[in-house]
Amino acid sequence: MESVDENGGSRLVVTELGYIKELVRQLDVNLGGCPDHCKRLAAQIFAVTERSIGMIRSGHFDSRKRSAAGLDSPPFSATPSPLSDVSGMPFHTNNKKRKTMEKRKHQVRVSSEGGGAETPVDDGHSWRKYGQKDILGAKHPRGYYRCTHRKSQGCAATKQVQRADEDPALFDVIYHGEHTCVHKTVAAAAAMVQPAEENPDARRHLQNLSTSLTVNTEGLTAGHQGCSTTTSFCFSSQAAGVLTMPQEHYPFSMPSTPENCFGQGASLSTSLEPSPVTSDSNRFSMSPFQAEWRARSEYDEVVSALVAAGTMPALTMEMEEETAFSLDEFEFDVSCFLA
DNA sequence: CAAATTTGACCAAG
DNA sequence: CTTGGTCAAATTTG
Repeated sequence: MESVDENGGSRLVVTELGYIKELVRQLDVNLGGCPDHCKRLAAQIFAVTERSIGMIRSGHFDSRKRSAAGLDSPPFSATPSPLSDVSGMPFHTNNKKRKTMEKRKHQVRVSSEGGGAETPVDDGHSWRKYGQKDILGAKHPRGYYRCTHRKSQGCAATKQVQRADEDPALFDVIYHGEHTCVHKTVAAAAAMVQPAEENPDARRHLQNLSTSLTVNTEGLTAGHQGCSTTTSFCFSSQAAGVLTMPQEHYPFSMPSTPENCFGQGASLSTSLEPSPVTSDSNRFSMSPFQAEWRARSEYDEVVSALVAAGTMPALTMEMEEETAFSLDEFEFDVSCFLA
């Protein structure tokens, strides 16, 4: 079957990371402001990070699934312009599918809340269920959701949630369109932030994280998906505005040495120096597993920043240990610590 | 009471 | 015709 988007895989991760970046930015803006909002943003960052990791781990960002269900699975493919479309234009230069929906869509697999709940982890948006359908060949029905603010703000984002056949604790979530809604709480909180109260370190951490969350997936190969896949996964301290800016070129920089890239104590803040390097030769490759570690370290940065800001208590040794090996085991929600 | 969910009907695509 | 996606009335929830 054809995919809706030839370069879907890399775009999805780029988009996800861009989303994380945007969330971090919002969090940065709101540090010292409304705790509830910070909490929500943190939870959102967690959820999106988990999604991204899921894509990377699967080796083919869009999953393997019942093709009969009409779930497009953009293959992991390499194209020259991995970031060319993150700003949201329709991109069907080829007469691929046309279809009624020009909306972008991407699928992610997420775990349920606490491992065995009825619904996937909160992705930070409010959804309203508008339908449910039994799907041919699937054990579980598919739920259809649209943004709660569809009526009030015309937000066209929708998602479909379906419990995985193999593992009831997992859900396949397909997102359609993008949120154009603005959470009232966000706007209100943003307007009331008192920057003077912020912890400078926390702020710096968040800014660092925000500016570094750009990833190049140009090296992804379409043919071999799985553990052997090597992903060019570069962070850039210069390319900003993944979500909103057209990116014609990326001044890639070698963020850090392999040691602090993959080590448990990976420190982003020390790897942000824009190295005077050229583009291609400076990319470093990493396996999905390594990419996961990298993503994990990014997540850790957010947590550290929150801790530093006093927004959440430090993780205990046990918690750290629990999350030290694989993000698959990452069952806790940041919001727990913010309550 | 409003808002959210459930559920059968409806419709477009293939 | 079958199937997946959406609508909207009925029902439930807070």
